[in-house]
Amino acid sequence: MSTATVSRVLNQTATVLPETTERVQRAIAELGYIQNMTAGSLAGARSRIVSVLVPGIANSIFNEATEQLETELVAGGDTVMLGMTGGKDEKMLPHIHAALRRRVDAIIITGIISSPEARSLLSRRPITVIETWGLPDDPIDISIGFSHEAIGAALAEFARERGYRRPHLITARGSRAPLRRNGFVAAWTSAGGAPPTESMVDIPSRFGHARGAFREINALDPRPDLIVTGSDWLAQGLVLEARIAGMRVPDDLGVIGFGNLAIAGEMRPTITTVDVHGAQIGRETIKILRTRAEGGTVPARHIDTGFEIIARESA
Amino acid sequence: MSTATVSRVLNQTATVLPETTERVQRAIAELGYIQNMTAGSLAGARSRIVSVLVPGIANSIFNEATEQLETELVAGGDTVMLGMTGGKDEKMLPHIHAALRRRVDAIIITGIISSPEARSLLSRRPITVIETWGLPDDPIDISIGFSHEAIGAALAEFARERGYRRPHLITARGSRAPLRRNGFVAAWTSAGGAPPTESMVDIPSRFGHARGAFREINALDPRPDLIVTGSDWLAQGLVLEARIAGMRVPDDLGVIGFGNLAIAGEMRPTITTVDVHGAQIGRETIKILRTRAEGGTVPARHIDTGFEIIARESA
DNA sequence: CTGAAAGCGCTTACAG
DNA sequence: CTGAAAGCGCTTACAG
Repeated sequence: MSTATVSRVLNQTATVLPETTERVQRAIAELGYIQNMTAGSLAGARSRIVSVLVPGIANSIFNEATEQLETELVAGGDTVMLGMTGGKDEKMLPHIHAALRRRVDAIIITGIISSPEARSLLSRRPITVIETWGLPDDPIDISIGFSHEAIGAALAEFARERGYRRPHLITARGSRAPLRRNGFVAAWTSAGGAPPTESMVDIPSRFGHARGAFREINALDPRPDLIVTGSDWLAQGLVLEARIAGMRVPDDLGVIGFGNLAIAGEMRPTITTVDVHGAQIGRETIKILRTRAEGGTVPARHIDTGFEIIARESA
Repeated sequence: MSTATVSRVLNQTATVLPETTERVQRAIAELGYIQNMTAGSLAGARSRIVSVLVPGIANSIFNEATEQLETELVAGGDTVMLGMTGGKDEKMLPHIHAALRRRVDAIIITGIISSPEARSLLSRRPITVIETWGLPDDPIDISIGFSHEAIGAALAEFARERGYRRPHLITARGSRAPLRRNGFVAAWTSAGGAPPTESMVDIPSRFGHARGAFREINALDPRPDLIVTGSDWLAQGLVLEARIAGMRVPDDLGVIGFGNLAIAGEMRPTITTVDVHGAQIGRETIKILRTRAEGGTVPARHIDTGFEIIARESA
């Protein structure tokens, strides 16, 4: 029973006689032996570590999807190394360095890697880099997600169809929300609408922003008849503020969220929002990792998982 | 310039002449060299990997604290390996095995490790194990947190002082919420109160549970005058349901949350809740890790970070 | 202060 | 199908 044989049964990397396998397993059980994956990472071709980079986990509309992705990765035997970027480009580079120091097999980021240093660092290495929840023109490696511009345009169309006249956009100061904003404004104005009124909030787009944002919007003359937000939480807060101000949602004011979190369907009234197929993004991500791990080639660089406007009571 | 010298400047583990240091740094920059921490983990005494185990990140009242802890760890040079237990004991063991396979320096868990296999696995190894957000009688190594029973008792006292007569407890089916429930019931009844009415919800205690829970409570006769919940989200939902039912909070019905998340202070009305000093738990955790890393001994096995009832508008 | 060398615990051709 | 051996890239006594 050499270490090579033990390695082979543990990793199922070659055929081992059933009786040998059993002997190895018995020994493992008796000794309470626990495989050292750090040594395995060093000796083998793969580290089996995956870096997952998210803006954050408090008030992040990605949470439900991130939780599912991480569970899936762990179940598949990978170690996930979590990093929080705060949605800020400058905080991304240190995390990428950290991932590289651990020789991760892949980096999965919620968002886009825009820093030039980071891009060149990654592009010259054989690492799988998956940029999710967006579809940048030139992903480093693979991008899986949806077009923020297309969502903006679809929301403009939705607003027009529902007869709204004065939409107000609340945009988070980040890299992606402005893309939706641009898509909305372009589609809305080109369909003959007057430029929407707008306001900005800090990222992430939170429940707590509602109070200030509502006050600002309520003071507008003429008053908007629809608010398009960047998260279901903010939408939730606005619905509440509107009710407190004595307005009916959606009759006096429509509110649209983003993300289709569970609360969107549970709020009173239920919140009209955009589902971006987070679970599917996760599944596609896993699929690519598996394909690459088995030595396969991934054909497409862009995987558009689409989106859907979930029309509920709030707009 | 041997690899030993490079190691010494990179880890600042011995004094190196300034000029040598500079030569090493120049070479690193020129070559674009990136340290391999996996090899470092194998060769050195510490892996510099910390396992962080949480119930989940979607709808978890630990999120704000977890985010902060993870940021702190990464800033200190550690790699954090995230695992989600779903709050279920049986899902804990695989994560602990995974952590052991990576030879982590420490396991930080939000909750308690109750599985006997897990306990014996960990206790015979020189790993720092920190059980947080609770104070179990016999922690494996260190526990940092607060007494759930004491919180329950304090809430009962709070309810009594405020003149509530018919509290209703909503308890999540988990390992910790029942401890608070027990603390409340014991203190309440021993102060002469009639046993509270009760209901259960699935874990985690979410916004979405509010509708069903409220309906149930509203049908009670006599109707409770206070609802004590297990999360600010559930409290948020109940406040909303009460308003929809035409009740005034807190005049007709008091509502108490748990966790003191940002939304508790932002909700209308603001939510009375329990702050469990999550940031302090994180700081104490980091402190212990640092102490151990420097070879120091940690005196206490239990660190009580206390809690505070934050009295706001909802109760 | 710096270098040569052993060793960390695996994986993976290479033989047999 | 299984084993002996080299090698992954570091860290750490040990010399000097």
